Amino acid sequence: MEGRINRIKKQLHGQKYKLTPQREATVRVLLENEQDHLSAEDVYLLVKEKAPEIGLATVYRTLELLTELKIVDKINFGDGVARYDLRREGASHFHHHLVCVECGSVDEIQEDLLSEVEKVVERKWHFKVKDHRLTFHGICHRCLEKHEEESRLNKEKPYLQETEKV
Amino acid sequence: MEGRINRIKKQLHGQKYKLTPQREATVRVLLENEQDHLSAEDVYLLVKEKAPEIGLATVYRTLELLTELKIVDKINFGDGVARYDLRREGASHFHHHLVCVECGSVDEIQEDLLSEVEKVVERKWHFKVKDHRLTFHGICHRCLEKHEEESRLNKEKPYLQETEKV
DNA sequence: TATAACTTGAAAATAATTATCTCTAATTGA
DNA sequence: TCAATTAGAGATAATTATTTTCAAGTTATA
Repeated sequence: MEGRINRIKKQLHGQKYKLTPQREATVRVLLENEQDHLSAEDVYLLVKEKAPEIGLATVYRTLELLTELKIVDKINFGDGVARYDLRREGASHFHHHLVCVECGSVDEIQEDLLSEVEKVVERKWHFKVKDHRLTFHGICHRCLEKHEEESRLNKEKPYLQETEKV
Repeated sequence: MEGRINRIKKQLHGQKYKLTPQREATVRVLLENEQDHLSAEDVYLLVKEKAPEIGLATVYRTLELLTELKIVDKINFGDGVARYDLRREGASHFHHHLVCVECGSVDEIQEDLLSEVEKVVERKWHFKVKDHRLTFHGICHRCLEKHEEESRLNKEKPYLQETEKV
């Protein structure tokens, strides 16, 4: 983790920015919650635990700065708030998301699924791809298992599988 | 166009909603601007031309209703406003977008590029895909052509191709 | 026609984000 | 070393998109 912070520090310095205590606290929160997709407000509340005097505006400014430097990605799942997601080190492409429409969970896919698709887009539409955003909406494995469990218990009413319809 | 409106009318009736004059005017605006990605405000201004007494809240309500019925898709390109996009009739999947980072244009891809990828996701992550969102960020064919044009004019300084870097 | 269920427009309310303003601490140049 | 400059900070006001409230229609149907 320290190494990672140091590399981020260097990235900031390279652009004439400083890693102030507030910025460092914010980055630490992001690192400690790497699997989550925190909103600015979420980050603010978590940072406040280690640096109670920080202001919400500072968190917004820091997140904006980190987005600009491509250290984090700002994403939007359509729920009205921007979420911030640490970019994996060395990741050339943006990772993908699986949003569950039942429980609201967001899982990540690190694999690159789109290299073939991108080639098609570049060739066919003459569009130079720099980045992509791919999100699947559907039912996550946890909810699917729950459904299986339920239908096992209710085997006498198998016609109640509303959620399994396509 | 009339046929399409009638089918939408039926879809509404099927869910106990009415196609009021305000709703019809809104749908007409969406049909007439099918290639665009209008924000609620954009729609409001266009609807006002044919129904000046309409209120912004009604436009929001109508767009929400149409989204619920999957007649339009609500999309977000990260510029702070939600945009609304008429779903093609009979389209099982959401179409894709090409966002140009230089000129801001948004083009659409109707082709289904993801059927293979979706199979992988369902198998490997045990996730039942219901819908997807795929957006490429990059340079559109118009801007690429402009660059080619410029570099033809400035052949003496070929090292100035900043924007061509990957 | 009466009644209930929907819809609407205007305005107020809300929520996320950004801008402004002043203050402080760090950096620089003499 | 010390004044001058500046980046970054916190507090708060302002903005902007969107939603809700509410009183007043409108429509369908009993």
